[in-house]
Amino acid sequence: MVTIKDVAREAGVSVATISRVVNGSAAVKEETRRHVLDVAARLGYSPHGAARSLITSRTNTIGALLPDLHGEFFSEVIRSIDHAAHHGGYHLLLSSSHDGEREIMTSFRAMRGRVDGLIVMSPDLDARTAVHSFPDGFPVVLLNCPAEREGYDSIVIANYDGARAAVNHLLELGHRRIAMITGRERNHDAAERLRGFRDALLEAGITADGAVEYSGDFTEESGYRATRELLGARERPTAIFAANDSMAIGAISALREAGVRVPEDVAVVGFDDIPMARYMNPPLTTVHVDISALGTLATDRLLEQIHEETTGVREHRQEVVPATLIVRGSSGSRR
Amino acid sequence: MVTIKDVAREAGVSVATISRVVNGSAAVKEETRRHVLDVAARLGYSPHGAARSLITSRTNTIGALLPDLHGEFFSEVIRSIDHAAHHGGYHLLLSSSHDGEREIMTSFRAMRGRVDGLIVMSPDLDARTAVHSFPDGFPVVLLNCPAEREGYDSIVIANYDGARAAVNHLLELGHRRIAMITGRERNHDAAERLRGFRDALLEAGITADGAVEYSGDFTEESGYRATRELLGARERPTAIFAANDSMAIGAISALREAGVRVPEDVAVVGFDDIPMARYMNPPLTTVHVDISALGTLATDRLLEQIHEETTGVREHRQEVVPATLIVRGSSGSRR
DNA sequence: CACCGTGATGTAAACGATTACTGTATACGA
DNA sequence: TCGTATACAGTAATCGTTTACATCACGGTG
Repeated sequence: MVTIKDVAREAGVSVATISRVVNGSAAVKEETRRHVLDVAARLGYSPHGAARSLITSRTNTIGALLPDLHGEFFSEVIRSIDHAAHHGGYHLLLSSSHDGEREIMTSFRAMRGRVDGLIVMSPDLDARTAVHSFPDGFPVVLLNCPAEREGYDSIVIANYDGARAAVNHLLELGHRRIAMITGRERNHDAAERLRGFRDALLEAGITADGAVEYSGDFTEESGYRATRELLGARERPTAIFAANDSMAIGAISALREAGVRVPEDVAVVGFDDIPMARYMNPPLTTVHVDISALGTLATDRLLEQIHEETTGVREHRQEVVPATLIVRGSSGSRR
Repeated sequence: MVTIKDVAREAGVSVATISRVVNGSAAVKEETRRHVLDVAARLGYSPHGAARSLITSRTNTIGALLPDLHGEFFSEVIRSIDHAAHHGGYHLLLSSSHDGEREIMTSFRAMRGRVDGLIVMSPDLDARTAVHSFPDGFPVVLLNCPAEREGYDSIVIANYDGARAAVNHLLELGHRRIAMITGRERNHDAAERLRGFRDALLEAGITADGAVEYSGDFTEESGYRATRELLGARERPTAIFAANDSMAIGAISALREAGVRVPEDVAVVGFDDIPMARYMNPPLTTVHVDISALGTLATDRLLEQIHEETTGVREHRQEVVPATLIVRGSSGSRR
């Protein structure tokens, strides 16, 4: 590997001059400049990132700690973060597939000194404790973590409102026996969506036996299983609200297999509005979440923090990405 | 930020000892060890990545240079690379949204010293020149770049064979007037798929007026546009082969809008088998590519190279990821 | 002609780790 | 008692940059 010293020797100047030319950080005689550039190009020199960030303590990189997410949602988040980062002149260091506090901290250690800030997405509730152990003043944005007033910027989805809108839609269509396929208990999104489901039904005066809950884990498979179970129940619900689209898709497969018509016999509503939703048959009624806004927002907040030169204490904001009901075919018409 | 020196001072030992404890690189008295660990934890110390990789010249990170790809394909590639990297104990530094030689080189410069190796995906044909300018011996794997015997490991999709299979399928169904919606000319995948299309028709003795080509750019939108154009043609084709699924989806939209039935009036075949394909209505006949195998393979090859301690000259291999026809509803039955 | 500001360059000290080398105490055998 | 092997721990060089400071030549000024 050719270093700045090699270029300096070859060009017959000092390393300082090379650095100045490469960074344009100070005046260098035009003639020298050109010569240095020549030599550098000829030798194929490019500055060593690690060395540079060691001295400047800037990496021009942001890190993202993500759980291993289900399909399209995950991808879309990564992509939007990457886009926003790229746009701001930053690279993206990725670390996915971890749940739980310990793994987040391990990943954080591995990223220390390699990133200028971190986006942490961990719907599982214990992420907060992990983040608390980060050094003070380290730029962090929490994605989809319940962050309340804890001193971090955070971005959350309007899960509760979205779920209520979905359930209210079913109620308006005349459904009185509605099942929900939930996500995992410890998952923040799942918990909020469940809360919305319960509250909406409660307000409508629907009692426990009209509001059945089946547990899933956000995978298509689990939606399928839950629905099979549900089909065996004594009093079959007339509508299913799945905590995400993948499970809704699984549910529809199970229904179709059992010869149950969607939406005539059973209405189905999902959550997320993944791209596939509108291409399904019937097209899936779901709650639209602007996933890429999520990533973009998080990245922008993070870059703000990074650029803020530690200007004392900043108030931390929580931003909410709206979730809006999209009515398509799978919920049917008024019964 | 607390450094190794702070810990050393606080613990009353030298920095060497701290390093030894943290890395377990040499014997340290158990008592000292525990004490150091205590202090380190109390101070919240974690080693500085850049400093570490400066001296060890290892980063435990691989880089990926990707074009801004269309939808699900891109996402799936990233995810599989990330998974494989994570599995091998590596992080992933991402840099997307660049086409062309210049941008690849810029990105490479930015990554120099931050990664131990690079996966370069650039279907656009000029990527090779860029890669050539990388320093000798720098671990690189080319993804979907035509790499022939040029001294790089590379992974490619069996585009040609896949396209032939798709077209032959249409021929067997009795179609004699087949249109292809192509990708951009300079795109390697697109070019190969087009070649397969042409050869298959040629072999079947179909002449130019039975083999029409419309140009697209891999977006749904372009598939839609091309199909509108096609519908206006004098002799309408009875089948459409789109160079990827997104365009096939666009094509189906256009057909449906025009009241043309799929597959009864016009058969449609795509390429890629993105997750959505099987959920469409009718389900899309397409050429399945195991995208995640693509990423996994590339990552594994790269890690091999990295771990190979520069054991002299290694022969470079090109691996081909198979592309297999999946017949679903959109191609219909024999006419 | 002495002085000094200025512009271009060089020198060397960081940055935060790792590690070869050097030391020092202790144990053990002769 | 001495020599020496062993087990720990410290010193300092090193990685490739950036940058404060020093140096130096030159030209203008009084």
